[in-house]
Amino acid sequence: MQTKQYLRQQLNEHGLRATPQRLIVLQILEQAERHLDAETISQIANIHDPYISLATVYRTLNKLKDVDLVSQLYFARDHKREYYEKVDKAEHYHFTCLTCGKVIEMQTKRINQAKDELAGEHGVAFSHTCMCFEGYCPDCAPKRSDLIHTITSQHTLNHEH
Amino acid sequence: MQTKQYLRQQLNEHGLRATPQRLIVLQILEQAERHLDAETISQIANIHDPYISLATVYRTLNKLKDVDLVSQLYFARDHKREYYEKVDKAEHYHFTCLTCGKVIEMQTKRINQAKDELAGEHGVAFSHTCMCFEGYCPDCAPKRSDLIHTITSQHTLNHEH
DNA sequence: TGCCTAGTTGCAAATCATTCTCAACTAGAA
DNA sequence: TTCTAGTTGAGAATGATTTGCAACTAGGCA
Repeated sequence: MQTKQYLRQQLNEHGLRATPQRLIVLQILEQAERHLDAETISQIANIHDPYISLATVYRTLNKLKDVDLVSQLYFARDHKREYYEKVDKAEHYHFTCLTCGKVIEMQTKRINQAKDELAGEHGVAFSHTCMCFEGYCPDCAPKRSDLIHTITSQHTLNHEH
Repeated sequence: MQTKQYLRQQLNEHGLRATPQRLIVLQILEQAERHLDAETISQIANIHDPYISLATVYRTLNKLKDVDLVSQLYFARDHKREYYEKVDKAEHYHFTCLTCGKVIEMQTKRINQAKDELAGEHGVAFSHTCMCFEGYCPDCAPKRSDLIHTITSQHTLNHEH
């Protein structure tokens, strides 16, 4: 549980005014156990203060993005809606199951390896990467026969082709 | 240059009716030298037939996506607008320069390696991956001192920090 | 400690890529 | 040639996000 003072400090250190609205939004993101979209953040914020407008939530999220306190991400198959998370977690990527909608967070060093190599190869400097995976989770994949070849390497099923 | 018959065949083989509108859209994508958005495809299509509506272009693109003749992608910083390309190219990823807007296509095996590993690790089956990079291209990166650390590994500049 | 102003807010309206509705049309199987 | 499920054009609808504007306020400065 973060004290209000801690939240205020985070904002000030990044050159943002610590308004009550921003403190609430930041606290929601600190305490979030899953990825939230602006609408949901707005609803939670309204429990604390029913007068925080959705527009302010959006403006706050954009400010927090600008100063890298928060990162914005998309989930596969729903690229219209943005989700947000606090950026103090380890590097990770998101996999969404097309059947049940579950989101699995995955970690790997290969992506950054790839970026390092590509940066060298092309002489570019990366600043941000957007990546999301979609497919079928262990519970849902076996039900899809057309994908069996993809999961057999895992489960050593008998199959032809 | 594809014959109309060839285009028609591609559509029929994928279970799609070969309407004049679809033939035009498919041909535009075949001949495209860069990534096009629906609006641009519609404008080009209207040169061939001024009565093709934007809605039909969208519907056609969605059909082509469904049957994997075309892939849809996003460029960094503009996740609002979708771009399309024919899917006969080798696996590649897109890097967009934040300064000049140039798009660089990059190839690497590491991403698929990562996916293979993650598929094994989590027992999932991947069906689609969305990925885009953003940063600064070789022409623009040197102008940004805050990114020098990222490019020194390439250019062995002297620098402190 | 109060003042001042650049930065913020709430509200409602605007934006804008994409999708949908529906009546008229048509590709292609029979 | 006929028939019908699939397709089209036009315009309206959708819906997440942004914006204009007038009222408010955080926080630096006197």
